[in-house]
Amino acid sequence: MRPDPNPMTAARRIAHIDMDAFFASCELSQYPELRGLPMVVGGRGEHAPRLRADGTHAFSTLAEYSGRGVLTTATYEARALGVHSGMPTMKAARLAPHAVLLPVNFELYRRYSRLFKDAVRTVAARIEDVGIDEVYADVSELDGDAATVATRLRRAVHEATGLTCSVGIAPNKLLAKLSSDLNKPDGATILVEADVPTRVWPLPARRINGIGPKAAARLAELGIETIGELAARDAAELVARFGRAYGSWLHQAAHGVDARELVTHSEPVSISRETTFEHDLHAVRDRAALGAAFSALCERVAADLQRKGYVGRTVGVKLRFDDFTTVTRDTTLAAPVADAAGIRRAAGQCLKRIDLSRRLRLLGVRVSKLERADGAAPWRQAEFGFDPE
DNA sequence: TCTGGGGTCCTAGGACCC
DNA sequence: TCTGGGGTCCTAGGACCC
Repeated sequence: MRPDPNPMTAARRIAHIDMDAFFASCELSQYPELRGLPMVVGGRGEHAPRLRADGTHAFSTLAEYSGRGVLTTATYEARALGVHSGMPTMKAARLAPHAVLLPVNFELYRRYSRLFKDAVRTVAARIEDVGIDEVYADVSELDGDAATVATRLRRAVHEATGLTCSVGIAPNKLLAKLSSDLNKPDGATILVEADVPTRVWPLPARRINGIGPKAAARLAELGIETIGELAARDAAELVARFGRAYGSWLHQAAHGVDARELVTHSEPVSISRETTFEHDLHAVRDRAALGAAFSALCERVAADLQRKGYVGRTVGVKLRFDDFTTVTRDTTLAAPVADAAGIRRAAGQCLKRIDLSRRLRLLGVRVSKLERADGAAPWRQAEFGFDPE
């Protein structure tokens, strides 16, 4: 145990653990014969590997794909061909037609995700879930220097999953997240505050978690490309340009300042389902197909709510038109719902408020203002001050 | 054949209440 | 005739993240 238990004054040490090319790595553990080959994940069921009579698998390639999807992951070999996650699959097919294509298999990834997070928990008890393939862990109180802790984390994850991860250890979440990316894949990076000018400031501003494409473009207009160039600006100037909240956050982030605590428990805010149609649909001409898709979405949201034990008081729809403009409408009910019929009724009222003369590319249904179905009070960290888990 | 799906958080205006 | 200010809820859109 370290001497100072006060979180405000003790030296915090936060680890960010990020699985390497997670979905692709899970797939490689199922199909080791694909190791070393360019491979991407992003297809649908029809691209599942077929078992041949001799016991080997026949795989689809990107050249066989047609549709509107994007890549979910690409192996490092595929990335070398210029494709990356988020890229439209048809575009990737032009760049790497011979890359192996696999459909997404969330059940498999969730299984590996549990193994990964359980392995981290054997090293550090307090963790924050960020997504399926990354967590923060509070390692302030662990024995040993940061490099030793990083090695323990990586070894535990590899032993439990057979997969590699990258680890960053730093005084706060912002710097930990940034540093886990500096030695990827299968590496570790330790960052202390004194390293910020030399190791953080040369990086592009976009690498800060919270600076997205829009903010990066606005910064570039001001001649700010790197984190160091951002750090050199007056807080007052950033506040004037970006508003009080975001401007002062930008200034602090650029200096590596971040006081956020780990969030070790959270309740969902909304549950939604959406689908992009293979071909744009028209509200009148494709009424039957649209109605069927709408009902199916309501049923899936209802099933999700019931499985997770929630009801919701606000029901909404999301539409994306053929020109990619997106609109949402929602309505708050007097009493919460979780059944498909109740959701469909409320969502249908929302649909009536939208001009449907354009063709639709996407339809979504969402339920928010969630409450626990069993009436239990939502778990609140503030009421306890610690995490009983 | 450009642009998935499931989320969170923030902002801003209007309604409504005191 | 003129016209407060704070608080909360609702709604729509947008940025961002994995």
